[in-house]
Amino acid sequence: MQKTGQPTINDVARVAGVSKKTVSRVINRSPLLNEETRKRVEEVIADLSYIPNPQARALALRRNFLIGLVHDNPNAQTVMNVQQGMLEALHDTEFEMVVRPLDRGSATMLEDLRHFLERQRLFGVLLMPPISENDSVAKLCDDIGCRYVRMGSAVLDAADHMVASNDREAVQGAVAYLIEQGHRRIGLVAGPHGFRSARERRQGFEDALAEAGIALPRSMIADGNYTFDSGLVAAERLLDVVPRPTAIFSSNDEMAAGVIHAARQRGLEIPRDLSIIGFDDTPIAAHVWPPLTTVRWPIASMARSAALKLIAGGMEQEPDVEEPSLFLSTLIRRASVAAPRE
Amino acid sequence: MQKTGQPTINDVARVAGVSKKTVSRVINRSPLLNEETRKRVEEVIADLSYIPNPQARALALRRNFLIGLVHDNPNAQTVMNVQQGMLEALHDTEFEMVVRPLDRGSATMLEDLRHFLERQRLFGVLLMPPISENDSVAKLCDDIGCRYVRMGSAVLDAADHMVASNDREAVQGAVAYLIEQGHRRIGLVAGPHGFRSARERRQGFEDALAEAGIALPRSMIADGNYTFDSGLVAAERLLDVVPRPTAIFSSNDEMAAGVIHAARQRGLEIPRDLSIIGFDDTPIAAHVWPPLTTVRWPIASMARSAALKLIAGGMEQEPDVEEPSLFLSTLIRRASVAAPRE
DNA sequence: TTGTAAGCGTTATCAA
DNA sequence: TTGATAACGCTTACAA
Repeated sequence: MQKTGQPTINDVARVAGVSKKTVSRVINRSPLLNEETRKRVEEVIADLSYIPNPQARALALRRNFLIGLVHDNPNAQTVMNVQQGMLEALHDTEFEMVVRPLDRGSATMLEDLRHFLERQRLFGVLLMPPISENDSVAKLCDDIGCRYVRMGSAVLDAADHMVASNDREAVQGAVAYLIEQGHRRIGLVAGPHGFRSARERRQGFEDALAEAGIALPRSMIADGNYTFDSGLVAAERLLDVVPRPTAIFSSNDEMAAGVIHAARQRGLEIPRDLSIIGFDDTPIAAHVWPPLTTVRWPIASMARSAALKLIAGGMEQEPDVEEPSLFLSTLIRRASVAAPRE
Repeated sequence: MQKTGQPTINDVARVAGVSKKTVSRVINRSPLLNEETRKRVEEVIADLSYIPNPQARALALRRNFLIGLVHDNPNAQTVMNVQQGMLEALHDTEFEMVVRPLDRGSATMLEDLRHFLERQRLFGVLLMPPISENDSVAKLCDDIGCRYVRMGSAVLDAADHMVASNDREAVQGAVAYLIEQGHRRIGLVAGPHGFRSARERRQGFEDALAEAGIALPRSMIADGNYTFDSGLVAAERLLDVVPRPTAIFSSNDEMAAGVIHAARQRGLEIPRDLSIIGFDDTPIAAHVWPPLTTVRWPIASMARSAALKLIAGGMEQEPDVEEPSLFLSTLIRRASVAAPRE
């Protein structure tokens, strides 16, 4: 036993009366091993409560047991949900999660990422949107030899590199629900250009109107950038239109909260005078007044699945069950939608 | 140059015509080094754009260049702010941040933490409240030889182990503001037992009333647990009291949002019929209606400072400036407070 | 199926 | 002020 108190592979080997290499084989579940030997070694491992030193393994394997989370500072709640999902998957494994924010606007973004991956020799990374939508980022990971899984609102990559939600269909369903309620003048607060999610959601919105044979005048679309303030401004523009919309779909909850404020400032009562649907089901949705009808996508499950794909891909033995790549969103019906009055 | 493409300390030594150890000394800024030699080696390092391999360093030093963030899943926004602050401090250093949630209710919490710290041989950890309030956690870090800094709402440890906010005084100021506005019947939605922050805030509340010579009947205090729902329930109890309070201080924003809902359900208009103050200044505060007057504590700055303490403590050279240990909160005045009508 | 020897890229020891 | 040599704890050839 070393002076540090932690037993090493040598201690295990000595006590079990085998070589280091044999212990190493046990640790790594090598298939060519006498069942009896394995058992004996495993007992010793348990006895000494030996745990392989990750730093030494990292050095020898030229690969760290760290999973990176690369994100560009979207919504805090979303990031936390992703972290929670990843950590669920990593729990009771040898992996840890290291977090790396990245500025997708920066000219050195790719270089920063390369440095990070190369230095830390990450086992794999989970790429969050909107960075995950950037194909050169994925290519970089590939080139460096770092596993990656992309999270997104549409399928952008092979199944083992992707977990996707069905934003487009989910929004189509949500807007169809407004139409069912009798709404015909429905406004859209769109997300920022360059976000795939914004495109998918807008597409779903247009699909729903088209399917119902409802025309979509340009005045019923206002741009936002996923922030509360942008939602407020966008709503003011939509509510200026005559006749004004009886319902608004906002491409995320935070902007929807802005829409609620704008409506209230004009004395409109929700949902009597205006129905609103958001997207994300962040805590805000349940805490604004009235509680917001919104689309919930299973962020934590997606992240969990992504992390499992990452670590499964690296193990010697194949996983029992394939992790899914497509995740379905659901409409959460709260009090912000009603039939139009007129 | 190795086949991996990354230059090693050997490459540097060879090109510079010195031994590995000398290069190592340059890297670690050893004071006993010929100025000329250092310069030459540094040039070669720059030339080859050599970066020391963190895994090898970790093995040799028996210490990883990882800073842990240990938290028990409080508010998502708070965790994100802490992460942001830490990452600011860690940016452009050799350190990375690894996140570790812990269940403070679990019987194996201390064991879990010990395994984590020992296995990963973390350089240091930042302990978030309420886990940071647990002295045995701090002691464990000490025993293991892992640096730590605790984040809290009161000073619980030596300056190099602590970043604290002044919750008590901040709340006292906030409630004094209500009193200035003319309020005399002020309710408190308290935080959960076992949270130091809850105690501090409650104490500040009581201090303010005492200073103004206002009696505090037991009926004006309702317990909550920092969640929206608990705030709603607590508010219902407070609003049942006759005569009902004209103002409520809620120990955090999320519960304050619950208070707003409860008030609205009774047809009370805010702030005309009821003034409300929260604590934290999370995004919720600005997005509810009416926007919430609340206390903002500088979370990110505190976390940044904590991380700097952590990494400064480990370096050979002392830091230029001592990081502060006490951080002041400020009252953010929004629309949820007005003078009482009566 | 198991063991031996040689790395992985750094730092520590101790002598020069 | 510098350098040779031995750790650090594990894995990967290659042999047996």
